[in-house]
Amino acid sequence: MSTPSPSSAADARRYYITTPIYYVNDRPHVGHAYSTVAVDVMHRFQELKGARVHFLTGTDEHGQKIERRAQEEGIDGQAFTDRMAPPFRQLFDTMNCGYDDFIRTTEPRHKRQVQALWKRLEESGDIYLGEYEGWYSVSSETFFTEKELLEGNLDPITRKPVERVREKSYFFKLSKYGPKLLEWFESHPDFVQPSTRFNEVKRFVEGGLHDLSISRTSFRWGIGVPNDPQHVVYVWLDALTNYLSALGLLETGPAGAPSGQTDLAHFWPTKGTLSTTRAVHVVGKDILRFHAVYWPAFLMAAGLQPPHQIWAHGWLTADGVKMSKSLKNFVSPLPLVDALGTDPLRYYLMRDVAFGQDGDFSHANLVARYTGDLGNGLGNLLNRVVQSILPKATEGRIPTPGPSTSLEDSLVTLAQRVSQDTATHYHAFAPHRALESIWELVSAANKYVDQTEPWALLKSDPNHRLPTVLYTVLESLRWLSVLLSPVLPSKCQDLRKQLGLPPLAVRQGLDLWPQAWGALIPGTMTQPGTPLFPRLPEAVQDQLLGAPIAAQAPPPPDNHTKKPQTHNSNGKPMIEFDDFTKVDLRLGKVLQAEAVPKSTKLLKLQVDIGEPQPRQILAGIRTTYAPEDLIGKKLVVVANLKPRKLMGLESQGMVLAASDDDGLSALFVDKDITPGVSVG
RNA sequence: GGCGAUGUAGCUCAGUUGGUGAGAGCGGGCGUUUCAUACGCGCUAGGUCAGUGGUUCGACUCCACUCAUCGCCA
Repeated sequence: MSTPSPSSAADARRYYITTPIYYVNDRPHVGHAYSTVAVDVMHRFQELKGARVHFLTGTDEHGQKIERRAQEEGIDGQAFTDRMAPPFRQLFDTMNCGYDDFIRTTEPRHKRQVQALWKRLEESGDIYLGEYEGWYSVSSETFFTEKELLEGNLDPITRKPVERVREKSYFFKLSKYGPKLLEWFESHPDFVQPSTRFNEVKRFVEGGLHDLSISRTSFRWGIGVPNDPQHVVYVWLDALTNYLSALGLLETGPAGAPSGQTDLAHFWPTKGTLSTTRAVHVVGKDILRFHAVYWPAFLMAAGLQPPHQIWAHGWLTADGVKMSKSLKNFVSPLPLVDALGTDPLRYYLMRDVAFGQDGDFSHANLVARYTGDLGNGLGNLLNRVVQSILPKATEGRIPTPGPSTSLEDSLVTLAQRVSQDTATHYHAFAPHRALESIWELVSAANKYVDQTEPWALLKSDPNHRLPTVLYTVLESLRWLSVLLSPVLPSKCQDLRKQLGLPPLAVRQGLDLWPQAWGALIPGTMTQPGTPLFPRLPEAVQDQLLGAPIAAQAPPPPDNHTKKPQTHNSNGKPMIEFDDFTKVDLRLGKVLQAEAVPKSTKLLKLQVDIGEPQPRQILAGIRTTYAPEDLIGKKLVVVANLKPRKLMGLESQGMVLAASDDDGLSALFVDKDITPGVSVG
C-alpha cells in the first residue's frame, strides 16, 4: 500500500474532493460536520500546496422516505426539502467549510445529468426492463433478502417493517462488471481506504454480483426515467451522479453537443489526465459499497473513468453512546460553536479521532483539548512572547536575529522535520497525525522559551542574544500559522495578524508550505491582540461537561416495564446498596482542634477513628463551632474519601454536618461509643 | 455460520522487513520557573505487550489454537 509522496499533490494540478451528499430527512448533527470538516481540511491543504481544488458538498433529497415525510406534513417534496436543506448549508458555513459548490439533487442541473447518464447506460446496452419482487425497506431505501430480515419481517438495521414489493423495474447489468471491477481493484491498490474496508469490498464483489434494480414505480418523488415517466430513477443512481453533475460533465447543448462547461469538467479524470487530476470521494463507512462497487460500475458502463479513491471514515459515538434517532442523542454542533468557537471544534474533531476509524465525541475530551493543546500550548506560546516580552524588548517590532546557537539550530531542524511529517500525514488523510506532529513544534517552542529565558535576557543581554531568541520563537509561530491553517483557518489568520503577517493567499501553482527558515521581516510591527484561545469560564465548562447527553437524551422509553425512579427529591441519582457500602463511615473522636490561618470557615481537626495515628481532617464548621467546643466530641467521619488539599493542608476525611441558611450542626453522637466503629 | 480485523501503561493510541533495558500524548504523583491564559519546563508509569502452545540463538513483532470486542456478508 503506497502513500502519495508529499510532492505528488502539488504536481496534481487539479484536485476534486467531495463529501457524501447528506440525506435531508433529519437535522444535521456533529457527524455531518465531521466528514465535511475533514474534506475541508484536505481541500485547504491541497490549496496551500498550490493545487487547483474543487470541493463539493450537498444534499440528497429524493426517495420514498422524503415523499412520505412531506405527505405527513401535507406539503410537496420540493417544499419539504427546501426547508430541510438550508440547515446543512448553514452548518457547513458555520464550520467554515470553504466548499466551492453545494449541490442539491432537486436542482434542474442535476436532473438533466442523471437523465443524461441514464441514456448513456442505455446506449451501452447495460439497462433492461424486468420485474422486481422483494422485501423493500422504506427506512433504509433498499431491498433485503428474506434471510436478512429480522423476525416479523423487520429491517435488520432500522428494525422497521419492510414491504413486499413487486413492480416493473429497469435493471442495470451489474453482474457483467464483476470481473472488470476486480481488475480495477487489482490495478488500483489504494482505490479504497482504509485497506480493511477495501478487503470487505473485494470480497463482496468476489462473491458475485447480481443485476441492480435502478428504477421504481411505487412512488413519485424522484427523477423521471427518460422516455418512461412511470418510472423514477433509483435513489442511489440519482445520488451518486451528483459528483458528475456538479461538474456539468454530461452536459449537452441544444444540439446534443458538449456545452461550455468544459473547464469544470476537467476535474474528472480521463485516461489522458490521470497524472494531473485527482478525484476523491470521502464517504461514511455505511455507504462504501455504493461508492466502491456500484459507482465505478456505472462509470465504466458510461465510458468514464472511476475516481482515484474512496475514503471511508468511521462513525462518532456521543460520550460513548451510539448516536441514534431513537435515543435522540445526536450532538448538535451549534451550541459547541457558541461555547468554544468554530476552530476549536474543528481541531477537536480532527485531533481526537483517527480518520477512518470509529471515534467517540467526548465533551470532556473536547474541553481537555481546548484547554490543554490550544490554550496552554499554542495560545499561551503566542501570548507569552508577542503580548508579554516583545513590547518591552523591541516595542513590538520583529527583531533582527544575530548568530544562532545550537538551541536555535535544533529548533529549526525540528521545525523542518515537523513540516515534512505534517504534509505527509495530511496527504495520507491522517489529520490526527498531522496535528500530533505539529504539536511537537508547539512543545519544542515552549521549551525553547524556557531554556533561553528571554525575560532574563531582557535585563542581561537585550541587544545581542535576546533578538535572536525572540526572532526564533516568532518564526516558529509563523510556521505554525501555515501548518495549522487547514484545520484552524480563522485562528491562523488571527495568529498571523498578531505576528504582523498578511493572510495566507493561496494561488494555483504556488506552494506555500513552509520550507525555508527566516521569512519574517525584521522591523515589522506585531499586533498583540486578545488571546487566541482564552481560558474557558467555569460556567462554560460546566455547561459543556454537565451531563449534556443525559439531559438531551432520556433513555429510550420502555412501554412494558415501569420506569424505575432514577432520582430522589433532591435531584440526586438513586444508588444501589452496594454504592452505599462503598462509603466507609466511622465514629471519630476529636483529639485536637485549631483554626486554619487565613480561613474563616476551616478548622483543622485531629480525629481518632480507631487507627494507630489520628486523621487530620479539615472541616468547614468554624462559623458555628469554636475549636475548644469540639475537643473530646464524637462525630461521624467519612474515612475513605480521597485525601484532598485545602488551604495547603491535607484533609484525610470528612466530617458529616447538616446545614441550612442559618448555620450548621455537626452530627455528634451522644453515647460513649468506641472511636473507629462503623456507622451505617 | 463464512470472511476480515482488533486486543500494548488509568485513558487514547505508536510500535517499519523479529534483535541494545517496550514508547508518545493526556490524566495522576513529585519537583521547579515566573515572561505568560494559575500557564510553561523537568522528573515520574516498573505495563504477564489478551491467554496458551510452537518456530527461532532471540518475538509485542512469524505460526497454531483459545478467549474477548468489532466490521462486512447485495
